Amino acid sequence: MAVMALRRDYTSQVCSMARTLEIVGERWTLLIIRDSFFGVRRFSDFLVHLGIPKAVLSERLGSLVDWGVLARELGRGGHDEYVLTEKGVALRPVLRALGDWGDAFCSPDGPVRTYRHHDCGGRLDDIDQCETCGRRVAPADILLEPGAGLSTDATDPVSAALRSPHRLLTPLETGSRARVS
Amino acid sequence: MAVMALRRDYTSQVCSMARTLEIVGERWTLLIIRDSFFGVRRFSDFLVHLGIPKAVLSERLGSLVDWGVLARELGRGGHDEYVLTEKGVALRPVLRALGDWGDAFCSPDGPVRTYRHHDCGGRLDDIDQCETCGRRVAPADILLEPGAGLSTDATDPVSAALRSPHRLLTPLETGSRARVS
DNA sequence: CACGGCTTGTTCGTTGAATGAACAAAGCGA
DNA sequence: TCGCTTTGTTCATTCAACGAACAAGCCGTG
Repeated sequence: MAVMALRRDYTSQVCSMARTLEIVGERWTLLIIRDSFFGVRRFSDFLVHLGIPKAVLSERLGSLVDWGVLARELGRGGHDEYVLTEKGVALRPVLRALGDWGDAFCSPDGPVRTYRHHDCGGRLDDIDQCETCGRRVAPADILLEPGAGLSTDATDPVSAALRSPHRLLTPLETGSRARVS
Repeated sequence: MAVMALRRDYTSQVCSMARTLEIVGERWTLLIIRDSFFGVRRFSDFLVHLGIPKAVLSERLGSLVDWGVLARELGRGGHDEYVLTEKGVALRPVLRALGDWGDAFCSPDGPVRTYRHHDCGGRLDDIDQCETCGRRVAPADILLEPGAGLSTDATDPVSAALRSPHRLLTPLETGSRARVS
């Protein structure tokens, strides 16, 4: 899907940062990946949480699958789900760095979210190392908690679900799929 | 300058990552900041190294100055220079993570660039911690070295200067400004 | 001072992507 | 079978990126 238009890319740049931005640097793409870490997997959940045009979401998801960042799998209820691959999970340091910078310079009410080690409850530093047990924690073992800077005026099911502590990468229950098989 | 158009932003997203992408997430912006770390400071050097339209470069530089990521200073020879602020230097983890991911997944010939501690020569790990002396190294003390994956077919003065080891944040000598006052 | 070149932009027409609404196909339960 | 939900596609409009042409300021030189 989505043959990338010529000259809309960074091919003149011989640089690993430019190559990465080629894949994840387009508008909305990193927010899609952020939501994937939060446990969003379904087309309609991305749609309502991001407020993105359907055509753009469809194109971005297709590109990310093509690049091997997301995988399209058959989920419960017969619906397709978009899930981060190992290659996608490896983007965690990028998102963590972006979030930390925003917390430091664009978040007057304090951090929007904080991270803890799911197993021992310890707080995680800027490289996801647990301050209690000292281990470097994999994304699946990170507990995401709402922080002081998180406002409460978003009404969509994804935002509502994220107001409770939630483990990264585990599927969100958004109500549209509350029934379990 | 450059009043940001309504609805072209991520204001619906209450998230520090989205706020960061609001500032640095537009096309070309992170590559401009990357070049700033490499020591590029002048309009014409950004222009030739990035191959970006002048109007876009002008708009991006103005935005970054407005956001406090870059500062516009009077450099040698009476020319203006765009220099990273402390807020801008704090973006180093973002760029480092993007580069590392590209090296890991998009660079079959090996890393494009490597980093060393300028003082002791030790190699730096993924958080710029020196493997020799153990300290976490500030960007100004990082020595950038061309890696195996760096091709040699770019002919502009900035690319040529970057084929030699170079300390981050120190101004590049591009030949156009070789004469010192 | 006049001149010409270099640097640093701005302006403008064209191209291409994002947007939002309307339309469409496929699965599933009643 | 019918209707609803999900997952898209299509289309006209709006906006940004592109590349070339134009322009202002500074500099050294004659």
